[in-house]
Amino acid sequence: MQGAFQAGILALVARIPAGRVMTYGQLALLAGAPGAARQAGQVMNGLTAETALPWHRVINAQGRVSTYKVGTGDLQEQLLRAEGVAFDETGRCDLATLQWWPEGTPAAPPDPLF
DNA sequence: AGTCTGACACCCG
DNA sequence: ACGGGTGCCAGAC
Repeated sequence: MQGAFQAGILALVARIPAGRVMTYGQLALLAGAPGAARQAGQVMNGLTAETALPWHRVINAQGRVSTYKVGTGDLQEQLLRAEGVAFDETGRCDLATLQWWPEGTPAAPPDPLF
């Protein structure tokens, strides 16, 4: 714990508006660690249970929830649906429409890795 | 303390 | 188009 990386992730997650989502890679990128998408997930893993953050708004770059097999199943998907996020039958959502970028963030991924 | 794994993403073959 | 390997940071063993 206690890393600028993690702090950035949490801050970003906390700012995700209802009905919007962000990807792990995006969080990692904005947190200052492009390519560390995996760790974004790891951070969530340790905090989801004890943190009151909208962790369910964090999905993978495929527009698919990654925790569908965790806990009650599609809990994350259900939470998002309750917020107005539309999932298709394959469990995917439209990132182009639902992906949220913080204020002043270039909508175009300037990533060196992406 | 060291090592492996992990809820992803990208490059290469 | 598909599969495998590597990178990143933070936890768990």
